[in-house]
Amino acid sequence: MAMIETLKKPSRIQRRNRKKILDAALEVFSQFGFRGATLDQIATEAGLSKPNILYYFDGKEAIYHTLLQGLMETWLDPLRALVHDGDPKAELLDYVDRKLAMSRDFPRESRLFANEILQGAPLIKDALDGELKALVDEKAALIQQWIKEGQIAPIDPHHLIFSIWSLTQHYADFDVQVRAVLGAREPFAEAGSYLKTLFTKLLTP
Amino acid sequence: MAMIETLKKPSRIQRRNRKKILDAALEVFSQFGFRGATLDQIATEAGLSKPNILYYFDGKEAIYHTLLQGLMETWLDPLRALVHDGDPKAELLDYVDRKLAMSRDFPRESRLFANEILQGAPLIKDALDGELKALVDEKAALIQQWIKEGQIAPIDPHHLIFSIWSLTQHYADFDVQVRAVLGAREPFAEAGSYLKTLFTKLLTP
DNA sequence: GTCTATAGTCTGATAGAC
DNA sequence: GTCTATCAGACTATAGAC
Repeated sequence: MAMIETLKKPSRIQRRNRKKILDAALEVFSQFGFRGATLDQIATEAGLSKPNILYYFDGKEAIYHTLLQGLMETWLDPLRALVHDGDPKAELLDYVDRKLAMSRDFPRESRLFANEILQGAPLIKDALDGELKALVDEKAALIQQWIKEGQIAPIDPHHLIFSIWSLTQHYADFDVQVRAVLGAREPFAEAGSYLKTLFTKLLTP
Repeated sequence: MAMIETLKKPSRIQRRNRKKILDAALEVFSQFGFRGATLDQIATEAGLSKPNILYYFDGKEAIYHTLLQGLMETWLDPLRALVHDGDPKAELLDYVDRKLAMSRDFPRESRLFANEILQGAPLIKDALDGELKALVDEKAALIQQWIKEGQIAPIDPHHLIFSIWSLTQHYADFDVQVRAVLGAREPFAEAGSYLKTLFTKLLTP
């Protein structure tokens, strides 16, 4: 049995190897999806042998599962940080900024999610129906309140959140296409000011 | 050699079977990507035997290639239809409508594209750099002209086009997530009026 | 044109030496 | 903990009967 499963505290090497494997898996799964990825690719990318990969994880699915679970935690943090604190419009613009920064700094994570959703979210369907829906409903209610108070323009809160997701994640998920069209221009710098303009106009009453 | 490769005109049965295969392949490829899909799945979905599939096409890659090539043609039609003819703002809103309709009526096609781009567009990279970029540049110039004439608000034309793509395709590509969050609400009907509001506000000078 | 049978390859996972 | 060797199953594709 792998030591990982015991209660013993993992050694420095173990933590480092697990991290190497998860990083390699992120690279491969985000590009090919769960079914399209192979353990060989992950092993090569991680610089470890295939059996060694399976010493640390109980199989291909376990790696994917671990990756997705750990990611789900941090992926929604920017939305959780959206609170009633100061100027609502500035709050929402900050949220857009945080999401765009995640697309820029963690494009593989974004693509991993995109792949999972695209395939019907077989593994995280429950989290979507439960945790995600609850969080979005909560924040939508907050936005609705701001609208009622006349602090931002009237607009459907749920679809507003979808807009922020789709517009920011597009620059990570469709990176190849964006760069093909823009040529030498720098996508993320431009997107920053573009999206600020867009949402300012949209949210101003 | 398969008759398909000869110059003989394909029979009614052949055309029907090719169509069945391509439709089944669209279903499978759009969900699992090229590498994640299997001929078995496609054959089952098409109601044909695996060898029979390979009688009509020269292999898995040939099916995928045919599918993507045929799709590329029609996928950009809505953008091609964007011309200087009447009210610019109405023209752009019509474009949004047409794109949203494609997401609603051809979600599998949208997801097939998303999968291909997500994986780095190995097969259509050339088309992105050539045909797509040329078309987008052309339409961006048209939009820039409208801005110069003061008919729509000043905004980066390339990113405006990206916005239309991402906002409309989101409802097809992330359908599972959208429905999970919205519950019983109807995504596409709501998106129609939401996006009309959004782009009207964005484009009004 | 369509089938069964199967070749040849790839993939996830295990055994066992060190 | 890490390796080589290897198995069983799944996969693409072909051969050949009908």
